[in-house]
Amino acid sequence: MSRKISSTGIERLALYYRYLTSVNGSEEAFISSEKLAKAVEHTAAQVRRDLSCFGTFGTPGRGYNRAALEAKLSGILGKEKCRNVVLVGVGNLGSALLAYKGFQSQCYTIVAAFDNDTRKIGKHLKGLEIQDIRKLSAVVSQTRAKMAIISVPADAAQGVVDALILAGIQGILNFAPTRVVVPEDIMLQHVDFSIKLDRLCYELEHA
Amino acid sequence: MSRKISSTGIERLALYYRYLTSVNGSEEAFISSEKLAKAVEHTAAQVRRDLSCFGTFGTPGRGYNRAALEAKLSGILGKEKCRNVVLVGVGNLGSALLAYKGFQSQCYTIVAAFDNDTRKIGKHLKGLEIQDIRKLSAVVSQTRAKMAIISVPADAAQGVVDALILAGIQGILNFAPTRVVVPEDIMLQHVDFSIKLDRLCYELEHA
DNA sequence: ACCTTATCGTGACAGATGTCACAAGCAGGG
DNA sequence: CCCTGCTTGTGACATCTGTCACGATAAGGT
Ligand SMILES: NC(=O)c1ccc[n+]([C@@H]2O[C@H](COP(=O)([O-])OP(=O)(O)OC[C@H]3O[C@@H](n4cnc5c(N)ncnc54)[C@H](O)[C@@H]3O)[C@@H](O)[C@H]2O)c1
Ligand SMILES: NC(=O)c1ccc[n+]([C@@H]2O[C@H](COP(=O)([O-])OP(=O)(O)OC[C@H]3O[C@@H](n4cnc5c(N)ncnc54)[C@H](O)[C@@H]3O)[C@@H](O)[C@H]2O)c1
Repeated sequence: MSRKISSTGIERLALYYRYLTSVNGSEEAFISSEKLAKAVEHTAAQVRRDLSCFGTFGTPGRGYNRAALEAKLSGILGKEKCRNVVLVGVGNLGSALLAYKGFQSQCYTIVAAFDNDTRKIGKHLKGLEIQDIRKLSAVVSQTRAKMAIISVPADAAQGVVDALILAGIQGILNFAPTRVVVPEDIMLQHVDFSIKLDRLCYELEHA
Repeated sequence: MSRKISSTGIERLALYYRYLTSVNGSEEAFISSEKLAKAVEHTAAQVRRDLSCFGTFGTPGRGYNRAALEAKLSGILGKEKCRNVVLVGVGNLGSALLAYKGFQSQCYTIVAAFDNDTRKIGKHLKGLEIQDIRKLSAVVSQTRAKMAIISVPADAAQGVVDALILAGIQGILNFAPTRVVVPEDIMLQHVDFSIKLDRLCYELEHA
């Protein structure tokens, strides 16, 4: 309970959680920081430090109770409360995201998809109707979604973000390769492939 | 020249570069750290510090020469030498990546695509033939590609990574939601959407 | 009841990263 | 030619993040 979690620590918590949920059954009831660390490629001390930020629920000599830890992590991450997600921009990437079953297994469900291309609106994809972006506000309040994923072209991103915020969205995952500005109380994360490629490139160069 | 660049600093350099290349023409010949910082949402001091790690090429009172800075950044990131990239796993996500024009504009070209599904092998997508994964080694040496992107299912990731390394690939961008192990001299980057969603979720919870 | 063994939780340290503030330096005008 | 104004580059400082080492503690056997 001693220290505030670091910002990358939060992503490690998510990794721990994913590891726990991925190994299904037929496992020991307890897992040590050492084993957990191995599984996600970090150090045992790091794991303990991260977890200790949220109380003390390991038992010396045994490790952490898997089920309890899983539940605790789910609570910390707040996964129960954020299941519904909306998607804006059903192009190449958006379609892949809609098809992705990995979100499901992590408790997230894309409950609505939007676009502004009249040729796409009304079509069905993976059991979801692509809706007119102008219905955003109504659908967001109806589904009570708090998070949105945007995969629209870079120059449309800021406009879409503004609309999402007006509609009541509080957290946005942005795939467009551009920085957007949001009020302080809105959470924003970027996923930026080409920056990662650049970084890889740099590291190759300066090996 | 005073300090080593931080690891996140490298990603900022890539952002600076992208900003410079995105604003085309009709701009002042010089740009100040202040303006550059605004454009990528960082501080001016941060920009200067990052750039100063690679020598001194700003002029007091004026700022940085755009063209020179762009060239310098390209050199630092090593973009000239890493244009050819191969892709493994042409599913939902892989297809979107193949279609993505943004890599092109950042100097990267996907020169070959591989899969192990016999129904996909031989098909053409965006002017590229999907090839048998068993031809990996031959094609990699022929194209002299140093980087690879993998978008295969999580349980196939490690195998594919091993094959890529055998084939001579030195940097890998991994989209599979799993940690893979590589020798120390191989560079690896993960792009992990659902972890980012989890993080968003956490931040919503603990606003 | 006590001892052994394994593992946790955490204070103290080390290292990495970011911020501030200001002397130094170039450009352009009078 | 010097003065003014702006912007850089960087030492010193502050903060954040990760590592180490070890005392504390629970479980299980003897
Ligand atoms: N395709 C990839 O692999 C990839 C990779 C990295 C980043 N990205 C980024 O993701 C974003 C989407 O990429 P894509 O390849 O799917 O592009 P795309 O052009 O295929 O899809 C964009 C979609 O957004 C819709 N759209 C445009 N403006 C809109 C608006 N104002 N409101 C609602 N919908 C709108 C378009 O109709 C289209 O369906 C882009 O910013 C791209 O740079 C894509
Ligand atoms: N689709 C998404 O939006 C999305 C989002 C996040 C992460 N991911 C991850 O990206 C990866 C790909 O996702 P997807 O939706 O495209 O899956 P997919 O099943 O549509 O595509 C996977 C492709 O990989 C091929 N493949 C399987 N094993 C292979 C092997 N050993 N060698 C070569 N090719 C092989 C398959 O034939 C298939 O074409 C997965 O790990 C997924 O978890 C996808």
